[in-house]
Amino acid sequence: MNSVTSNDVARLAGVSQSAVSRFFTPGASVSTKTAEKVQDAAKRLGYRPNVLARSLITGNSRIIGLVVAYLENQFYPEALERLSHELKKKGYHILVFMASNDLKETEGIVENFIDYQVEGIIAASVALSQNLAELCRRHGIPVLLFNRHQGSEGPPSVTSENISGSHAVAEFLVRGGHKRIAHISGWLGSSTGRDRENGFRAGLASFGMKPFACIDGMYRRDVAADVARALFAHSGPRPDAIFVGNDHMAFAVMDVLRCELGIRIPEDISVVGYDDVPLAAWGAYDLTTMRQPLNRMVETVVHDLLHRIADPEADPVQIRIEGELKIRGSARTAKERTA
Amino acid sequence: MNSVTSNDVARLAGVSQSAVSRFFTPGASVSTKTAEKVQDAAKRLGYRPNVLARSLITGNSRIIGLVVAYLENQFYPEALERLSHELKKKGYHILVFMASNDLKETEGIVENFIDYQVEGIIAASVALSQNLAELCRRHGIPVLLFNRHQGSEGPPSVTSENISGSHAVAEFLVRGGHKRIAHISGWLGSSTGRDRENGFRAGLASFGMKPFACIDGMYRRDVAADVARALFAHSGPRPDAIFVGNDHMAFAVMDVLRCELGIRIPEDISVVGYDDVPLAAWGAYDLTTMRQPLNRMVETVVHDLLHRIADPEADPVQIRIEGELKIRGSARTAKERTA
DNA sequence: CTGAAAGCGCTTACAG
DNA sequence: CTGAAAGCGCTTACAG
Repeated sequence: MNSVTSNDVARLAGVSQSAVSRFFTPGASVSTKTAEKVQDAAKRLGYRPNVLARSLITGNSRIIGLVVAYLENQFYPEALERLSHELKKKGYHILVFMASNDLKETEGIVENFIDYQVEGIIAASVALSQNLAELCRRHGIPVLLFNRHQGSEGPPSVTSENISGSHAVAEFLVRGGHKRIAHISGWLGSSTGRDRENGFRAGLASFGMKPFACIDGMYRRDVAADVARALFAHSGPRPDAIFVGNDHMAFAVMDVLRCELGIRIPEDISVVGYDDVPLAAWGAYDLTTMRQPLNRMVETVVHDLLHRIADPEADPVQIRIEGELKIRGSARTAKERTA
Repeated sequence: MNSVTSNDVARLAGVSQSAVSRFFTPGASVSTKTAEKVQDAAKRLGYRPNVLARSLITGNSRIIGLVVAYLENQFYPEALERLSHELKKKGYHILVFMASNDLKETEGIVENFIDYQVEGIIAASVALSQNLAELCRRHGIPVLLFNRHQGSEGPPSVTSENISGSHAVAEFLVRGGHKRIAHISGWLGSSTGRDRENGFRAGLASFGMKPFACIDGMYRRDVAADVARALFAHSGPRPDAIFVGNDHMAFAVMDVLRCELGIRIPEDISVVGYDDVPLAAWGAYDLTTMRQPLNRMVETVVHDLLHRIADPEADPVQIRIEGELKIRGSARTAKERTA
């Protein structure tokens, strides 16, 4: 049953094993006659070259390691799907690992990738320790950060323009007439969480304003929901708008406001998210949000990774791609204000 | 930079290459002294065994091929995540491919898996042609269907009890006092879609009832939404309940009913889904749904696959796991009816 | 164009 | 316990 080898094919075809190998090597020189014989024999035996053996000798596994986390946030399944398609187009395959925020675990993952001779690594929403980055460098494996960065000293990265994006959200909310704008941030242990908070603060500051409140939502539904409850669990002044660090948390916030507290959106309060995952456009949420251009981010990360595989000396770059505010029904706009 | 080999380590440690290999083989016999020398040298050089080379000789790649589709349906990212964890526990890694319903494409995927010497294949929500199943058999690669089956002649499979589950949904709706119960089915080209429809019809029949309507929603949001619109785009009698073939479509149906048509759920109409994805419990939907026991399905599929890898002669089985109705707020219950 | 041969990095009997 | 040697299935100069 199992493995038919090039030797088996060679024997049946009456040619050398080298000839068989050449037939399966694009661009190698085989005569029409030999090619036919090999093809017939291969077909009869159901032969397919063993890619692992090939990798061993060529040094190219055509495997990319992908670390991904937060799969309950719709942004990542979508990213995974597009990364998969984009890499397949280029003839690469994906070895996936789920990560948590546990650095220890991430270490094990990277070591696994090295063991499997992956040609490159994409780390989606995961930071890499100095040690790990160094480990990959020593093994000559390029790493790209997706939706995270670690500064100019860190590995190359592809993110959206989180700072200016959040700046724009702040502007949008101020122009919408909001006076008490709170922020439930993404995890402040992540660059994306910090960048969005900083951009948001800067945006408000440009109007001489400060956040009504600013609390870490940890990218978690339960935490974001608790924060939302806390913001309204007193008789003092309440926010009239909340900018949430990503859509995934924004949905939790909207659920709490509407279903638990009976607060209307956007009549009583405006909510704005970040990402523009498909769910944001669904009727139940209709969420105004800063879009992350996933398609372009994916194309860029794949392009840059393959570039780096081909040329390991390429300068590490931090690529930021501009987003776009998708205005839907969850936040009052300047127009509605004057109308 | 790149590859440090066992030979490099042997040279530095002053032992044979075999000794190095043995050190990295659990259970092989190495003296403490040799072990120390090897460990030191390996550490200094940053050596890690090349798994691809090992696979070549042992014949065990420790890679499982996973085909997955419909990632926009939250059920699948969750399945992927749990499969990944479960397989990692057992020392396996996942090579993923996204599939569409395009059989031609699936063919290419399976061939890729064979090329990479995967030890087994899990096909989530994808059917395998006779040819493909035969191809895998010839290569000695066990295949398991997840959330689909292809009858007793097809590959082994793990699904939930779709027929009795839908039967129970029908009962639940009838007891809730509903008289005109429609069904928007899953794709009838899939066993799961057909089983759920059949179970549902049988359930109604046990009360002497028939479906008010029964239309294929293709597992697609847009199709399900159109079907929902069509059910109400006339002045004749309308359904008082809709059983939707999975949660993913049910959300689309609810969006159309509430946001486009102004129909209240459950006051005007009851909606029931299938799967119990996390979203179903979110405040915005609060969907009554037949739960698929994902955890047990995943454990079962992994367990059975590894069993089959160890013993290729194992009888193919069709495993069905019982679900449980999660009653939430989207459907009128018998109690509310009498209350 | 073609075949014999070396070698990719490893594991595993085998003899000592 | 240890090393020399064969071999996993392939690619790739090399000589013809």
